[in-house]
Amino acid sequence: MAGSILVVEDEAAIRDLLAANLQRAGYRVMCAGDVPQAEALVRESRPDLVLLDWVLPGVPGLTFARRLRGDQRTKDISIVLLSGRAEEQDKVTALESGADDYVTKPFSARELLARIKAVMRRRAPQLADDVVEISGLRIDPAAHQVTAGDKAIDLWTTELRLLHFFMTHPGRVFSRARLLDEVWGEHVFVEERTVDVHIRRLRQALAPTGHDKLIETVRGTGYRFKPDLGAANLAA
Amino acid sequence: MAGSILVVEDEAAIRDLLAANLQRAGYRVMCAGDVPQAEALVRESRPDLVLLDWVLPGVPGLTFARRLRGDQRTKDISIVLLSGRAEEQDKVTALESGADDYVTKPFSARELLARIKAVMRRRAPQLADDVVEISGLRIDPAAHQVTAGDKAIDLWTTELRLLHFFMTHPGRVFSRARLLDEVWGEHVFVEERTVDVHIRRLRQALAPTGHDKLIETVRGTGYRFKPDLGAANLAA
DNA sequence: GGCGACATGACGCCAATATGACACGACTGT
DNA sequence: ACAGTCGTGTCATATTGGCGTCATGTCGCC
Repeated sequence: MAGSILVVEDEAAIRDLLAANLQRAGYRVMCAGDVPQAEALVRESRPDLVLLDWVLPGVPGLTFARRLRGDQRTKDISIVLLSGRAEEQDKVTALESGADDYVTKPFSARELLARIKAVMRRRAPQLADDVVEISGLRIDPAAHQVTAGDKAIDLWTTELRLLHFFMTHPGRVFSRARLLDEVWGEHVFVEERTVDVHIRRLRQALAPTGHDKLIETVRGTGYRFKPDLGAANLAA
Repeated sequence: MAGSILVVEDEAAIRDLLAANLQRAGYRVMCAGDVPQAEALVRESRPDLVLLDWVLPGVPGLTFARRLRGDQRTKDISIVLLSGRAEEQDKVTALESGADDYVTKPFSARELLARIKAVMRRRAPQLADDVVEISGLRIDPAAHQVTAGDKAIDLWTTELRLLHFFMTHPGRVFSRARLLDEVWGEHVFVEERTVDVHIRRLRQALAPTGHDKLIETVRGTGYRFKPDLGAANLAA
C-alpha cells in the first residue's frame, strides 16, 4: 500500500538499520549490497523507489542511477541518493544524474522518511480527482467539497468517501462488507453495522435538498446509489 | 515572492543582461549555459519559469522544452522561448512544442518583462504580483501588505506566503505536505506539524476582523481557504 | 403476529489538531 | 565583534471532534 523500496548500501549495518526503519514506516523493503544485485532486484520486483548509497563497491551509485533513468522500463522509479559528502557540487551532480532527492549523512531517520514520503507523493499520479455530478449532486474530491444544487454541504471524510464511492458506481448494490473494503480499506476491522450509521449520517447531510433519496436500502443485501434518471423534480 | 526564473542562454553577455533585468524586477534568477546544466537546476530548485534560448550548444532549446513538458514533475513550469529569427513558422513550432510564449530578438526589456509576467499569471496565479481580494480580505504581494476591510494587518513573510497561496487557490483542501511544498519549497525539510503553528499565527493575525474564520481545518486532510460565497445563493 | 433486518440516538475513546512555551539562528544597530 | 531582537521551527501539553459501538426503536416480510 505504502510502496516498496530497494535499499542499495554496501555496509550491512547501515543497510539493516535503514531497512528496519523503512519497514517500521510501513514500506515493503528489499536490500542489495552492490549494483549487480540491485539491478537483478529491480528487474525482478520493480520497486517504487531506490534508496541508493553514493559509494558502492564496483559501480558507483551515480552510474546506477543514470542507468535506471536511461532504461524505459525503470525510468519512472524514484531515486534518493545517500551521501557522506556534504559538498554542494555533489548535490547538483546527483540531481543532474536523475535523482529525485539527496540526503547527506548524517541524517535523522525522520528526515529520511519525510523526504522519501515527499518524493513518493510527487511521483504518485493524481488519484481520480475528477468531479462527479449526478442528479444535481456534485462531488469534488480534490476540493473535498460537495454541493447540492447551489448549496454547499459539509461532510466528514468518511461520509465523503462513501458518497464518492457510491457516485462513481451508481446503480449497483453493495454489501456492507464490500463497502467496508472499498471505503474503509481492506485490512481494517470494523463492525458491519457501523456502515448503517454512516449511511444515516450521509443521508442526514443530504436531506435538506432531498438528495438523501438517492441512497436506497436494499433489504437483505446492502445499499445502492440511484443512477441519474433525469434530475427534473428533486428540488421539490 | 514574485517567482523564480531559470535563464538558459549560452552567450554569457546576454545571459548576464537578462539576469540583471529580471533580478531588478524582483524575480529570483538562476542561470545555465547549456541544457544538462539547466536540467540539473530544474530538478534541484524547480523554477517557475524557464527563459530559453532557441539556439544552444548541443541540445537545442526546443528539445529541452519538449522534455520539460513530457515529464510529470516539470510539465507545469512555464517556458518562454527567445529567438533571433523572426519567421512566423518558428513561432508556431515553438508554441506547438509547449512553449507558453515566444519573444523575438531584438526585444525591449519592458516587453520581455511584460510577457513573463503575463505567462506567470496565466500558469501560476499565486506568482503574479496581482492584488487578490476575497470576502473583504485584501492581499498585495508586491507591497507585502494585507488589509482586512480598511484595517492594515502585519504578517511575517511565511504567514504572508501561506495566506497568499490560500487566497489564490480558494476552496481547495491542501494537505500539510502539499503546503510545505508550495509555500516552503520542495527540498526543505520541516516537520509537518509546523504548518499547524503557522496556521495558528495566521489566524491570530486575522482574528481581530474575524477573517480567521476563512481558514478552515479539514480534519484528517489539511486546510482550506473558504471561497468567496458571492455567487452562491440559496435557491432551492 | 413474530422475527429478523434496518434506523436512530446517545456515548466514550483516542487520534488529530490547537495552543503555549521555548530554542536557535539570522539580522541589526551600537 | 557583541548583545539584543525578531522570525521561525520544534516540542509538550491541552483540547476537540470524528468515528465506532451499543442499546433501543421501527419497519418490512413471511
